[in-house]
Amino acid sequence: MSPTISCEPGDPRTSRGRAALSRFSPTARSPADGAGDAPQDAFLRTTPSVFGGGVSSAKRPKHTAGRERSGPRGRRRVKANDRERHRMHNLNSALDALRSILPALPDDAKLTKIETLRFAHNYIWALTETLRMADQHGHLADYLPGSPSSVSSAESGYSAASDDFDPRSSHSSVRELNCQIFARGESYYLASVCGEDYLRNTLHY
DNA sequence: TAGGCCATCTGGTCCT
DNA sequence: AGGACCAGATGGCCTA
Repeated sequence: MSPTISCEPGDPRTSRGRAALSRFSPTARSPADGAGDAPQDAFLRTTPSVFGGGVSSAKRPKHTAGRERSGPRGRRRVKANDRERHRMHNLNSALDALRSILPALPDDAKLTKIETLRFAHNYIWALTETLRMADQHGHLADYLPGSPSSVSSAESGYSAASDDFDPRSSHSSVRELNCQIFARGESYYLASVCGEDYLRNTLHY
């Protein structure tokens, strides 16, 4: 498993990608911070409904205006449109949920759909690599920041009292380990373990 | 103003 | 038959 998904150098959105890289500056952020910080503006702009309902005229596709909707076929189409809209809203909700747990600065612009998927892919890979490295050395504490200098405990929620936890002792499952990693501030932890260059090479999209 | 992103509609296909 | 899923088309909004 490796982060094979990334922007090509010729990606027309390179400038945006560069800007996105700044998201990984070592700044603590609670997983919940991203939730709701970027309202589904487009969703809120329009009201899901069938034609003749709440869809604003500005958003209503002109190429379908005046299409017959009264017959059985039309009613079926309207129903199918409604289901499709609902399906896409569910998909967007899932994407928002994914965005909310990815490390990013609270004031960052909302990740696009493709950015979210690419970032999530690379982020999972980075976390997996982190666990693998920790596992190789048999002690996760070796991979924790040597000193809290790079991360203040106030910022990260990093507690000196819990610094010496052993993932193999009381809570050794991968899930527990991940919880510990998240508790210590995702990007902080990864940056301190892998270095900024590592982060840039693995997490960017 | 061009290009990127997005929501929506639509018809086709597959599945239950 | 009806629902889920998909991809293409279209048009609005936003930004460089």
